[in-house]
Amino acid sequence: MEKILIIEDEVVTRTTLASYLTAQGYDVFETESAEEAEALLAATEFDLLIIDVNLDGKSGLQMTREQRAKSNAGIILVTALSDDVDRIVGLEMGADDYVCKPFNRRELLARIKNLLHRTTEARRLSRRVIRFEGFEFERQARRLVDAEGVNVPLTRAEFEVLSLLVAKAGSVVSRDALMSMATQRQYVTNPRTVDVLIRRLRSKLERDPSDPKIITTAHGEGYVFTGRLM
Amino acid sequence: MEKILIIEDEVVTRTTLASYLTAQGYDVFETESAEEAEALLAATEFDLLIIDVNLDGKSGLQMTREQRAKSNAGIILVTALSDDVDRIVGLEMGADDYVCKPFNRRELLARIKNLLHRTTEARRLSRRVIRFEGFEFERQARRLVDAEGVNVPLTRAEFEVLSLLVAKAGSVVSRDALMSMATQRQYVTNPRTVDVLIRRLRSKLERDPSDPKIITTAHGEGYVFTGRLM
DNA sequence: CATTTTTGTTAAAAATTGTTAACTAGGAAG
DNA sequence: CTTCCTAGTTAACAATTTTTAACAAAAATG
Repeated sequence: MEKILIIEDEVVTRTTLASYLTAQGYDVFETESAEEAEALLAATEFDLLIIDVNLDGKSGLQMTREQRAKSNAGIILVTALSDDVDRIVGLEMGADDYVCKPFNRRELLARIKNLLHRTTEARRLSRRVIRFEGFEFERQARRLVDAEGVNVPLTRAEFEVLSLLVAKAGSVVSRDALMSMATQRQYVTNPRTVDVLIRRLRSKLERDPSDPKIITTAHGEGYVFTGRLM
Repeated sequence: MEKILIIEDEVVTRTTLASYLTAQGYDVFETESAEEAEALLAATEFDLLIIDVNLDGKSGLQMTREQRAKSNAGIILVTALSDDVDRIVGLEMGADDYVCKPFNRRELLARIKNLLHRTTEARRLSRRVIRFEGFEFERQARRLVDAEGVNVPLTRAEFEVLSLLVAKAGSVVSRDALMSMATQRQYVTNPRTVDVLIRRLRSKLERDPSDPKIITTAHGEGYVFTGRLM
């Protein structure tokens, strides 16, 4: 159930929209000001923010920019004007989409579905807890828990390497990049060191460490995270 | 360089738009029917599809729905009418944006840029499975699974070569292109190297490697992927 | 300060990739 | 149709890169 936060000072618009979206199966939260919203955002991770551009106090555009920097939630702007400039500025601030008032509920719903669909993968990666192949990887807590709920102890270097690989999931990460992530040392170390770290990680992650599915070798290039994110 | 596919049956509109977008630095492909487009889409990953709603044969809306399910490409619909219902239905089918004919090229370009910008991350993570001759080829996971569900281990170079051949399915790929895909090396390597790679791939893919059906030789030109895409 | 844990190094084994040369097939010219 | 030349195939081997295991050094812990 996806969490949506509506930030809109017009009471009627807000409550109507909220009940419509609740009926559509979303977990909807309402706030009437940027300040109120920020309090909520500090505590809860939302999947989508619907922000009115013309708020009292802090403008919706300003808020869009701030939230984009902090979170990976999708952002849809609501504006009174069908103004091209406004729209482009909004998108430049980091909004993902926009609708003009008076908006059609079905249109907004279509855009919401679209955006949530499109950003699922990205949100998976920005979550505090990243799930892959049965594992739960908590970056903040520096913890990895396996499918049976057993904690898998990771050393600092292993944690850093896995962290970088997961962040770049699907694309090749060079040994150099992994090395500088794993070690704080400046001077050049043995390039085999990374391989050994990978080996140690594999022995903790992979079902069959000699036929790795989660961390794949890109011969001559580096390593790739190929685990299935969930 | 982002790949854009234009699906539009009106010749003038299509070619004008194509040359404009090419001049803007995109890698543009043109098709005049849904069927033609689907053949291309089966093999190549596009970043953006520009679809005319009113196509002969399969409608643009139908196509939008199908492609949204399969790929992560951005979709912009083009329609003759500025009809609200039409627009909403388009969005519900999974289109990301919408322009009405006659459209302003600059406006369309702005929408294209916006859409590509906000979907880069999603496209990077998109997991795409290509099926051919019973095989399942997962680029993201760098995995090839045969008809019996058995994993066929591909080395990095083999993976890259197959990847390029499949992406250009049906058209000849030169040795040079394959070589630069397979190797990271700068200096010139032996031109026979590619042949050997092809041989190794064939021994893993083909029923009878000495009578190849999936990777065909184009004498004097290169190789072609002739497997049946599904 | 001894012990444990983590990190780094090394060398042998294994896998991948590149090269070579003999062989085979395709196509053009006589 | 044969001959010849070019291009492609194949197998064996060489070079390179990665994996693995054992061990040494460094850091963290009690």
